[in-house]
Amino acid sequence: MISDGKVKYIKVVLNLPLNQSFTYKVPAELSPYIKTGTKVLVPLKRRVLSGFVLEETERKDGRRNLKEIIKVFKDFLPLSDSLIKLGRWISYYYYCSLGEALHSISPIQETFRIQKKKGNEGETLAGQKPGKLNCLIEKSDENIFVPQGKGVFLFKTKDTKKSNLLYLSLIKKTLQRERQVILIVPEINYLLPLKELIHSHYPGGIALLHSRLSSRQRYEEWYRISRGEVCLAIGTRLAIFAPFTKLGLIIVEEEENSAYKQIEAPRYHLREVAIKRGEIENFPVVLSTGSPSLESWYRAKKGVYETIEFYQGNNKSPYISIVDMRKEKDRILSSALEEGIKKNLEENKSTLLFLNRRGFANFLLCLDCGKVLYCPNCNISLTFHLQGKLVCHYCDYQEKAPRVCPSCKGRYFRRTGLGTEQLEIEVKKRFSKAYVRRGDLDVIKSSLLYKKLGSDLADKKIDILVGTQLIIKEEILSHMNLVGIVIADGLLNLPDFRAGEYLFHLFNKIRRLMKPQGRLVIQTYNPAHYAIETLKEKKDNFYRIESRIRKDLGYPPYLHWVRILLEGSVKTKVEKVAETMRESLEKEKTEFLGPSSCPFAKIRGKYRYHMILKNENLSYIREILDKKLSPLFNGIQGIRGTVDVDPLQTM
DNA sequence: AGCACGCCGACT
DNA sequence: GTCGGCGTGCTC
Repeated sequence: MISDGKVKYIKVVLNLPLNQSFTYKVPAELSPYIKTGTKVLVPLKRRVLSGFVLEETERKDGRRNLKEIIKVFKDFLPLSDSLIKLGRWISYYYYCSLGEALHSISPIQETFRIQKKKGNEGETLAGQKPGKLNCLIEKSDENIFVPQGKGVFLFKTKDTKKSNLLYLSLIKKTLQRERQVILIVPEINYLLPLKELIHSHYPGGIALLHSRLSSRQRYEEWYRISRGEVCLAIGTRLAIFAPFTKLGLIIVEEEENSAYKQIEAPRYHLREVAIKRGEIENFPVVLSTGSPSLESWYRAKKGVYETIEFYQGNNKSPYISIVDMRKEKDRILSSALEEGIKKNLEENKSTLLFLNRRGFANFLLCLDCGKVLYCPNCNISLTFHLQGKLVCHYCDYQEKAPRVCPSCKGRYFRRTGLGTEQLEIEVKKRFSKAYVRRGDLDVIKSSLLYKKLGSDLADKKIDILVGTQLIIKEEILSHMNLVGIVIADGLLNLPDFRAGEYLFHLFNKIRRLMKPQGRLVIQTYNPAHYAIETLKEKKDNFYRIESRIRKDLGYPPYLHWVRILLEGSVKTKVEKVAETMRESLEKEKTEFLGPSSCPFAKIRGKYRYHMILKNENLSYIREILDKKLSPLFNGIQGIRGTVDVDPLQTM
């Protein structure tokens, strides 16, 4: 190891919410490994933290003894300039520190010894040569539009098989140009089938990246990618940061899925990061969707995205019936849905009943004093489960259901609000000969049980499946001839302006995934709601109505929203901080909502207040945050303040 | 973020 | 007298 004799100093950013770097001394023997973007281990106070090297620097003035770095992660090529640039953008746009942004780009915490695979190493390398590509997807392959250059392309299809073929063909053509590809999916369950499909056409190595990898597995996948041993990565959100150096394409599957928004810092939206990475590294980004997010529809309309539609061929899709429950006299199942189930049973076909609420009843109401039993930590009604348990669906607090009312000693409770447990019982009563099964978080606690559900459906061992969002999956829905939405209103009446859009996406997804000759029955007390009515209409009617509402009310995408959430265990303290923020904001020229108690006012013992700043121009909001608001909630004891740019959830 | 330092109240 | 509450400030 050659050292130039001069002592080296470096600036390092750490995974802390601090907008500053720290300067360290580099021991001579580590000096050759230090570059911009290198990951290092450093001491800070009494802690040891990992950080990224920003630059070499002169010895910091006025400081006597700088500490030395402890270790260099030598296996990894330093973060590329493009990824650092992406990190800087994330830190700027999503209002987090550069250290936090870079740490989510390269989430390696430990080092492992990489085992060299014996013998088949050459095979792996040969597998990715363009000449060895196995091209089984020729048929309509040639006339598929392949984006070149850069830009964002919104690919609309209604058919998963078709979109899979599309991905294969895009991947193939990009690899032929000796460029690498990242394919992003919203959930882990999408990964394996997709990997198998791609693998059957493409013998080369595929890296799989998702949050359930062990740190060792993640390390190895990152290593293979950074060394150029694979040319294709598929994975969830975090795969967007795969350290490829010759990226040629990113495909985002189901771009409207809200799982793409990260809940913790940095609170980025995958779609935006993908687009930014494409812009920085100069390649096209494909957003794939069956029903685009309003944001994407809006950008496509404005010409920011290029739209490509694949609706040709088999366009059959399930028939939709909307049932007005006001005319059904308090019944759980309308006569239309009941008839449908009967007919389905006679024909030995499967039915799914969707209800977005676990447990037996939403809440217990004391008939004497009218009080409802609440969670002591979350101020949310406790859900009644069979076996006499009361459960909080936010913090999992549990207690035995009391015999008498804690406030008035009354002995009679009403179980109000239908849950899946109760629905299951009602359905069993009504159709006593049918095989009824329930699928929700309480029943399906492992992927094994989930697989069993799928195989039982395939073996026709289930006639009626009752379930929550958990079972809205292709493997389940593809067996269904009839899907009944038991109460659509539960989705619609959320305190969230996107509720209508979520419902629209969810029902469209169900329609896309179930049997095309089947039927979707939607039970609702609000049949004239535009998000429900427009499901039956062709064209973009939903989007036209929704975008007009958003424009009139100053919602995204017309105005940017930035949400500030304040949490603390002393209610008056949180209120006080919120109030000083309001006073400070009233002097500024920007619209804002609140501060107000959040829809979920208390979660896990913390009181929650929030406010929303609105402006066309994010940099104006950033300026107010930096100069006025941050000092009011940052570093205040007993208060946690978080900033969410372009929030999806405001509860 | 975490952690130490420091300054006031109530306790063996 | 000191144990411990949390307000303040710093970490290379």
